[in-house]
Amino acid sequence: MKRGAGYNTKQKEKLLDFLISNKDKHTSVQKISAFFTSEGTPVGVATIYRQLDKLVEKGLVRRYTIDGKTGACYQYIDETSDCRTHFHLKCVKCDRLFHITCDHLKDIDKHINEHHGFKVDPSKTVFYGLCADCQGEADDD
Amino acid sequence: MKRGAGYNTKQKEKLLDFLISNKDKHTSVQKISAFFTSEGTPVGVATIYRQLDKLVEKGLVRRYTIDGKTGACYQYIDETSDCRTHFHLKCVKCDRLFHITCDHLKDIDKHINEHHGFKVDPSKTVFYGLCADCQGEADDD
DNA sequence: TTGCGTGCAAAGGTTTTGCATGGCA
DNA sequence: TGCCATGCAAAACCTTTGCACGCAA
Repeated sequence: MKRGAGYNTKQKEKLLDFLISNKDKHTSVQKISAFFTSEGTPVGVATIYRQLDKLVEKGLVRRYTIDGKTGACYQYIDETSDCRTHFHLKCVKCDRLFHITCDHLKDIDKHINEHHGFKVDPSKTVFYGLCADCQGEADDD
Repeated sequence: MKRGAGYNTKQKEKLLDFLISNKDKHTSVQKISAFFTSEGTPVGVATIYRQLDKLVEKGLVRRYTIDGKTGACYQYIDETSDCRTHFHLKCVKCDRLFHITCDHLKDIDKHINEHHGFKVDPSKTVFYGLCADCQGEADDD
């Protein structure tokens, strides 16, 4: 499999840049589009979708939806921190993603595997709930 | 807030029936539509979407997507087994959903809450991975 | 120069909405 | 009878695709 990844274009670099600087929260295609436009360098949505697809395939970006609703969300996956050996916590309120590396959590993996015969893939598993900040606030919608 | 939930119609009952009998795997709107048609009682998709929306709001059904791709999936949540106090394992290969009630897993909840200040919502959290059956099989794809 | 990346616009699919009608309570 | 549910079809959205041109290597 070729790793060449083609040419480097401004759009491509800028997109990755944007994703990285927003890696602690998710992004949507329209947000990305708005970002490019606000920078004075509009980019067609087709390009965004195509690049995003490639990034997802390369494993650099995660794609998912909130509550299964229409409109995909994208989030950069940090390569340097090993997302394959730890879990993620996603706050349903502020949408921030927390990476948790903790021996106790690794133990979960082992427990489920040994006691329930199920091999968990931490990189795909996300705990949903409320982060410390959002627990304190009023829980309006 | 009224709990009346409106009237009982044949379509509504039949939809819930179908969801329940397929509770171990996910369903899509088009599958539901096809089911109604095959039964000789076609139902408009609008009705399906509207009913599904209500069921999701009532917490009887979970809505999500596979890999964030277009087309939502729906799955019935069993009321009798308390899904708010246990976790779920979803096999990424055969799409079956497993309910796990285990004290050790409840402990995870507590641990994350106490050590990481994050309040996990088990009913929204799903572990992704491979079930016992699928681990044995060849892992193509 | 070659071939991938991009833009634009049309196409394809999914989900939502408006309005009149039908059925449950 | 009153109101919710349904059907149908149009509309609104999101995402993909085809084709010609621009740009990186």
